[in-house]
Amino acid sequence: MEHTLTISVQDYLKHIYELTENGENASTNALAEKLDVKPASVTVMVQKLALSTPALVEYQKHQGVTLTKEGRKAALEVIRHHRLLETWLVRTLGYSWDEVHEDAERLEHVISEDFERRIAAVMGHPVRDPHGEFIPTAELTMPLDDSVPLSALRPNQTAMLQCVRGADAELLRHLESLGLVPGVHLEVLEYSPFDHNLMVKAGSKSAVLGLNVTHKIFVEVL
Amino acid sequence: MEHTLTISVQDYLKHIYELTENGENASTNALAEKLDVKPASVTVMVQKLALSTPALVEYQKHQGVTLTKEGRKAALEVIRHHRLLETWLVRTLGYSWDEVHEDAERLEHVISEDFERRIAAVMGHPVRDPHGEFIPTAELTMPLDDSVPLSALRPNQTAMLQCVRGADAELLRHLESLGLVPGVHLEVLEYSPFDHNLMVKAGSKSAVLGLNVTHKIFVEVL
DNA sequence: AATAATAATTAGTTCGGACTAAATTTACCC
DNA sequence: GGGTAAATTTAGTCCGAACTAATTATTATT
Ligand SMILES: [Mn+2]
Ligand SMILES: [Mn+2]
Ligand SMILES: [Mn+2]
Ligand SMILES: [Mn+2]
Repeated sequence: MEHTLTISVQDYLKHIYELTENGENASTNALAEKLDVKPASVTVMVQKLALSTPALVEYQKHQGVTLTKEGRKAALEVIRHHRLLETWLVRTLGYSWDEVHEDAERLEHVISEDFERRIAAVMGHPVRDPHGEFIPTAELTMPLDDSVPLSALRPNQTAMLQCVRGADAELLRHLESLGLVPGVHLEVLEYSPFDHNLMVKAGSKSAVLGLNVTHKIFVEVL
Repeated sequence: MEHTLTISVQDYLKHIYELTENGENASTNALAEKLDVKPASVTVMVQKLALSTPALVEYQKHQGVTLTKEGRKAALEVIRHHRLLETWLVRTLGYSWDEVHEDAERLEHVISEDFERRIAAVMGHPVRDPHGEFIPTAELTMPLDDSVPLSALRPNQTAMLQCVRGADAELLRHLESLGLVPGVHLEVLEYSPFDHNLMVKAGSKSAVLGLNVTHKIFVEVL
């Protein structure tokens, strides 16, 4: 274990991880968008990360980046911090799932490994964060995720909601008000083929959700 | 409220506060020492802080610095964070008093006001940190401290230990092993006028302490 | 009061990480 | 296959905050 990576580098790696989860390379523009930084800045940083020893990303001009083994470990470390922190803010300080992100975003870079171990232990080594996302293990491996986006379901299918990914605070509050939280059982009632809206029922409530929403919700089909 | 002081600035202000508690100005060299930075860097930073609007320090060449009202508030905010965090790491995550400093040192700069309120509330608004130091109030005032250094006591005086200030981890562990922790009652048994050693008894244990140690321990005389 | 020692300041560099503006690829379309 | 639009990269600048080396002030000593 070499250098302690800067906060900036940690954030780059984390977002590259997220953008490459689908198997594709992370593009300069997408990365710039996520990091709230100009594309020119991304290019420069990504070149540095590719040239560092050990290299943290694989990069060739105009082709975007992927993480190397080292880069991936570093990313998972940050993501583990982030998700453990979110879990712990919710469980012990009464944050709600729409309030935790910002604080975790800054804390993730400054907690020690000791702190990480302690909160993990105090919480009994949780497997998922408040949004239902897997928390990377202490050994920095990511559990295999076999959930599918809600947008893939059709009427009469039932499923259990596993996680909500990439939703802002407002959407999270809305989903909660509909009972659409991790663990809930839901049923698809209707599908509109033209706009891809789904009518979904959870508990006593039901609502029509657009593709915008249904592709941020991941479920396990029952 | 032009918050968003950099971490560096926050650390400067905190250490200036501590160096000026005795009423004196903080010297360039003393600050450099505390901040683990070269004196030249301190001079430059201190000039910037004096020139900013609002000014955070009062400075004139070769005379050292003091905090302005604004600088003092900012310093107390950081110190409140630090001490609340220490308290909370000890109470909820099982840190011991010699382990908390480093983590609190980094976390103090990144927690939100919301986070601060939450941990304060969860702990019932503690007044002192694990070392017995006063925690600045939410309104950023510092309680009046009427304790005196243990070094000022003489044989047959008894006192209650209030706080240990400026001790490193090793000394803290040593003091704990002697039962010298906040709240304990102690008695001075002997005094050596030449080296200023004190023989001190707390509970069943007693030990001879040098000036080095006795001026880091603050007590209330009974 | 002159000088030596110590403290503090200035000047000039460096480094990380952002930015803008300009140049260059790549992608798409007719 | 040329021509434009979009994506990306390069070049040059800036800012905060540190550093070293050189200079100046303050203080202590004789
Ligand atoms: Mn972050
Ligand atoms: Mn999450
Ligand atoms: Mn600090
Ligand atoms: Mn303390």
